[in-house]
Amino acid sequence: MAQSRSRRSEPKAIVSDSNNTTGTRWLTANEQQTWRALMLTMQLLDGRLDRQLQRDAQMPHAYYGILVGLSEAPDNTCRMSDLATRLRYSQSRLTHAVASMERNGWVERRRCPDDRRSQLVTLNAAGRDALATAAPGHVTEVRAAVFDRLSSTQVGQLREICDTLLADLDPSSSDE
Amino acid sequence: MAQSRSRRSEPKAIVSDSNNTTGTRWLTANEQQTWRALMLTMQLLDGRLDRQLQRDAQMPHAYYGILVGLSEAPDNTCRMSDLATRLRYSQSRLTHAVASMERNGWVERRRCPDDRRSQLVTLNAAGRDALATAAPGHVTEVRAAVFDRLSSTQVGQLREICDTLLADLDPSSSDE
DNA sequence: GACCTTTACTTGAGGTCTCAACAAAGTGTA
DNA sequence: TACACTTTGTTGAGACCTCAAGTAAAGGTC
Repeated sequence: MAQSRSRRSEPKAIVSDSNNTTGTRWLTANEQQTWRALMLTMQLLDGRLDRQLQRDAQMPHAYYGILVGLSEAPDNTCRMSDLATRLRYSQSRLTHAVASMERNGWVERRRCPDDRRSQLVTLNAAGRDALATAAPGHVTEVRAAVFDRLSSTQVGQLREICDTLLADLDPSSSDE
Repeated sequence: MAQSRSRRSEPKAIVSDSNNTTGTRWLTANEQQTWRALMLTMQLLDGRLDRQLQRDAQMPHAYYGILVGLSEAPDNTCRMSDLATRLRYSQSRLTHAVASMERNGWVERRRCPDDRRSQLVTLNAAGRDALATAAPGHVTEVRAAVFDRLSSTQVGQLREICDTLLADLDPSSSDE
């Protein structure tokens, strides 16, 4: 079954660099197949989660992450930059997103008394409601798309693989 | 090393649904950790590839995929819908993207003689150049971020995991 | 041939994101 | 105190994407 995929016709070389003038270490056929499978998986998984949340809860996946982040913070409150750091969002992205979520009535902002540069964002009752409404459908989708399909061995392997990649991808992975 | 991550403090329950009135099968602690690691990996990996291509080749990752797709087509030419199907892009997305790439001078379009509804897109010399220029840096990034970090066992596991997920995520995975 | 449905593609509006430029407050140093 | 530097956050422009609505051609079916 996974076999059928390996029997696909080989993609031709991406670029004509037959004498490798650039000195690039190109991907092997096996790596290339894995890479394409990974990119496709990421693209389709992301699209599916986004579409489910947009359809059933009127929010993009990124906003769901913000709701979760706030719901786990003490007092449901967090400084903008702390939230951005935890979620690995750019400050600009978070500013735009929180502004939009404030318009939806899910969060509130106020100046931080200790440091007047900072803003404190708080998840309010409507926001908690929105999260509570969105969560079951989202988790069901995650189960259906991922955890119900993988053996527990595979889940363990996936975890190891992600942790390995994150050691390099995530600058703050060492100090948490 | 991957250990340090497992010792992080447990995230609290996402929603207050203690008697599980929704009947949702929530994620176990282990699944939740894996899920967060996976989401973070996807987010950071995608951002890194996109940033590298934007910086070094003035194109988003999605356009690179289109260039590759065309470069592998006979005559460097493909019908819009065939290309969209192969890349799993929506037709609308592809229309917008190809329009933009045409403005860059990388591709050309003409009516399909057989079926006057269709458009044929062709990768021209400038497009092949753009791809040849972009490819080494991109592949180097892919190696640095992924294949140089994983053991060959892990690459095999990752391939299996993706193929398993794609069987469900990708409607056309069975018939290729 | 007239009609209905399907397929192929485009369009434009609206939303989210990135990037660069900015403002304002804190910190350090002489 | 004055100055430079850093941190925090916002803004607006522009790019990309989605979605819904449209046009136009092709393929049945009667």
